[in-house]
Amino acid sequence: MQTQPDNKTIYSSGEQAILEAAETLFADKGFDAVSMSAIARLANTSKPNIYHHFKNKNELYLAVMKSAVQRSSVLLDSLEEAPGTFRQHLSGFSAGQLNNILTHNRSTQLILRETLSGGTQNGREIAKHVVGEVFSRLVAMVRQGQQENEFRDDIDPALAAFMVVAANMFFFQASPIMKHIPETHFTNDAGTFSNGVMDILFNGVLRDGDDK
Amino acid sequence: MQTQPDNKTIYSSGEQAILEAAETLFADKGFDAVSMSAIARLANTSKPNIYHHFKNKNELYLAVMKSAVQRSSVLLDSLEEAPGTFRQHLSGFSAGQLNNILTHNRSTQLILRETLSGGTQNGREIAKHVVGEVFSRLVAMVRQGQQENEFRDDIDPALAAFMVVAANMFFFQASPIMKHIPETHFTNDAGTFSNGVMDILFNGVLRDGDDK
DNA sequence: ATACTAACCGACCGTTCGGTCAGCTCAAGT
DNA sequence: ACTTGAGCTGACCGAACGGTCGGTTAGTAT
Repeated sequence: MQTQPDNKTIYSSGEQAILEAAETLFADKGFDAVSMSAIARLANTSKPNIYHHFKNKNELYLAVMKSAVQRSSVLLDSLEEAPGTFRQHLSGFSAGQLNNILTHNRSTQLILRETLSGGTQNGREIAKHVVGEVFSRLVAMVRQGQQENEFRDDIDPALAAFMVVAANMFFFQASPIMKHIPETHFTNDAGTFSNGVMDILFNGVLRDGDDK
Repeated sequence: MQTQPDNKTIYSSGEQAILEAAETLFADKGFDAVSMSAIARLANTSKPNIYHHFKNKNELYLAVMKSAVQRSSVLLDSLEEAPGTFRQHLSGFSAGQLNNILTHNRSTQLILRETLSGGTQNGREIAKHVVGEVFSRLVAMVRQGQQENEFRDDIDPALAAFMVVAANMFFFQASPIMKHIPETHFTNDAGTFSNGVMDILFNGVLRDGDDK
């Protein structure tokens, strides 16, 4: 394992296999439910070899988290600048983030899991960093929209941003159980879900003409 | 352990102590990270005594979930009927559910954990049942609001209900890490959070007069 | 050829896991 | 007085855990 000057860590092929196996298992069983032997088996290698590459189970877990975050935080940069109204910006960003979440579902599951665990302080720091990043971008967007008089200025921009993130995260997290609830048609199509969410967020559910 | 005719299970004092200890530990470490010995220690009893009351670790876990659900699903019933507009109904129900979540935080954490775990199919059934219940009540409320022409009829009622649940759940789940993000003022006060959420949900973030 | 090293492995360590067993205590039923 | 059964326990089990040991490859620099 070597660290490059630009702070991106690069892994050899053997380490990659271990990391991928570990990510898969950690994501859907959690830290404690996964044994080093199981990781070794899935990575087609031996347990001592894992310890050759990583100091212990905890450091392997942190390495997995770190590489997951690295992959996750790439896609958003392209959406920052682009012409259009702020509601278009916001919609695009939200849809992009949802798409990002869904394509990197193992990483996302890892991070969500971290928000619940009373476990490692270190993993929680990483989770905070990840959701914090998309969160403050969203806040900035809403705030700009307010300054341009496109959005109401009597709402808390952090709250609006929060609701975007909450909708996306909960969509990801709850969809396996929502699929079995008959009333929900939207769980199969992230696009219509995203559109619907933004419609409600922008226009509200009240009929026009009601008191506000 | 005895089951009464009305299907509520009742526990002796010793069993109660075990259940509470188990709930606490399961909630903040997860199933696999908690050992029977640890539960026995916290419950001031011995490991074999746990096995005297519960068949095995899995059944203890299910018993914990069941009792947690039992306690959680009481508070909502009182909010069903009451005079007022549907937006008042919806606001009240949402605030009630959030309050419910926050007071029974160990149970909530258990259930949320279950939505992530690729583990027991049985626990997932329980989680589905719990969120499904509040979810369909919300859907019914929105639908009624639409029939009374109070809400827009071109929105998906399931989607609106989903956003209420998502906001509340994510508020609970993310607040430990949101607290450390400077822009969020609302994380300390569930009341203002709830009001803000409903305001956005009802009226939207767009300024009046914009195209809809 | 030699020396060195990263990558890798079988066998094993101490410890802890979930779970069992034989037996204790003590209040209630007869 | 005696039985019974629920509540409870210390001692113990095989299995699996995280982690280490000594040693083997295979490539590479000298």
